[in-house]
Amino acid sequence: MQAADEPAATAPLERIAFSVAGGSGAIATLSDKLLAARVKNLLEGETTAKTIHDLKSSLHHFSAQGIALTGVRHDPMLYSYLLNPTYSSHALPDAALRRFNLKMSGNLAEAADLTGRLAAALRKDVEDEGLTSVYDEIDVPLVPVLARMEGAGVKIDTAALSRMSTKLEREIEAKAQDIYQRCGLQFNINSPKQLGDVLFNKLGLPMPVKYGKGKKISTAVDVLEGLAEEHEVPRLVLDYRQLTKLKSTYVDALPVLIRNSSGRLHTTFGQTGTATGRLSSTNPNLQNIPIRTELGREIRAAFTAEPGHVLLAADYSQIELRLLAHFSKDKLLVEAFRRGDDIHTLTASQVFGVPPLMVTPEHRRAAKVVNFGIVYGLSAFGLSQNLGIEPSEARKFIDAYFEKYSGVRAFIDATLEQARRDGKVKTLFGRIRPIPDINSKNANQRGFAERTAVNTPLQGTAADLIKLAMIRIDEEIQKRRLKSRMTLQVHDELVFEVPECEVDGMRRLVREQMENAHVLEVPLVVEIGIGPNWRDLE
DNA sequence: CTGGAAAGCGCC
DNA sequence: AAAGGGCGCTTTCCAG
Repeated sequence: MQAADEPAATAPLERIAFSVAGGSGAIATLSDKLLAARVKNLLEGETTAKTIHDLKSSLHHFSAQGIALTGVRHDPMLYSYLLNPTYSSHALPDAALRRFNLKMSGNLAEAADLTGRLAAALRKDVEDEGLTSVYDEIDVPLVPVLARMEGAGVKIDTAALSRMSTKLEREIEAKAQDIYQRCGLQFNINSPKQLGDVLFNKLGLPMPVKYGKGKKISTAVDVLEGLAEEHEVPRLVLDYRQLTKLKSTYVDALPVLIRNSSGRLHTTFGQTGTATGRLSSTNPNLQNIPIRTELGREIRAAFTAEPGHVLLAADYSQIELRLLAHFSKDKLLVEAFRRGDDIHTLTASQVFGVPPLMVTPEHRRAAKVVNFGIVYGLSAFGLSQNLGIEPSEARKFIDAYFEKYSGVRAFIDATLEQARRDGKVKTLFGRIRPIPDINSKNANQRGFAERTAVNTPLQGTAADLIKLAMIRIDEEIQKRRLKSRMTLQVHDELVFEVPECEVDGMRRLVREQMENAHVLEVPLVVEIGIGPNWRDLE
């Protein structure tokens, strides 16, 4: 769309605001003042459709001018997303093409017109699909919450990252030289093609069978892990990969994205970007900040609070397994969560046939893989790969699991049956995801569809629950005029920046709202950490 | 020179 | 034959 070139005077102000809000990128071409005036006009006018989705990042500006986003009721992007969240884009031209089979010209007035007509048509569809309450009670109320979170941003310690960058630079160079030395030549370690050539042709390491023919040679983690026993280079490459990955993706990239006006990092949350109802995060993605390795935790420690403040992070404990318990009503699982048992230890005890007190750490680790695997639809082959055991042995574990957790088996079967019948699955709150391949004759496609059908209600309900908690917590923060700010959401975790004096109140408020889901068969448990940075939370 | 696909990998 | 659900970012590589 060419908003900047369009003579604004030719279209009514109200209609221009429509097109701006319709997801076109036109916002960037308008001055804030002009935009605010147009939105004000839009909101005060008698209109059939009002959209806000793409305006959320400017919300702080509007509220500063006393313009409330009340009366906003219709957003074509959110409607389109709810009707079928699997499309990659819900922008106006894409949604209009799908709903009306209409190719947009780029004319501003046309865009404005279509935004209104699309909203009306999609609204009807949403009502017919029973999605009204998800729209009214979850996705729309969440918009201003996300706007405030994006506006608040998060502080990062650039000096610490700068020091890390210098140090990593040296370590990467040393690691590269070591690899060159041992391989007897210099090459681009970052190039899988060149690396594969060196490992398998020059060094003569065994090519994993499944990658030998037809498919390309793989140098992925699991392959290099397997080769690490044969030769020292694969391990060095894995080290090198970790260092370069973390340096380029986080240590060097994040400081560049700090906003001048705030000195902070501001992500953009995508509300229409996932097939399950989860949020996404871009520019930067703050939902994949490292934590697993020591170096990763060092990076995470660079996420800090302002002086006089602390970070408060609240995590749902095992939310997807709890939802599995809820949906399946499996006796063993439900009772375990009600008692507050360690679920991985219970599964280890059940699957390996030993008393809970006799469960070893290895048992528990394997059981953890099994528990998560169930949620994701893991196969015997996948489990065997993961645990380094025979597929036949993995099959026994899986069979033993379903033997003990018979309710889970029944839930999976019922979910698949429903998916085959309706061609879609639902979350607890009625959010839908079409599963078109569920009856496919292609076993591969059907397999994917079946795993998706089982996972989506769990992942999607977890997403709904945390969205609801976010709405309620934000409401309380606003109502009580607290200084605390919600800053990040990482799927089952919320992060707040809290003044020292509000810590106790926020701890109670956040726990209360996140655990508030009395409709479930099992309690939701939230673990809260508080500290000076995102790493050192206690 | 740019856009996009593919590989790889960070998180939940 | 494939083999674990959901994302976004960086790099390489190649076509246009």
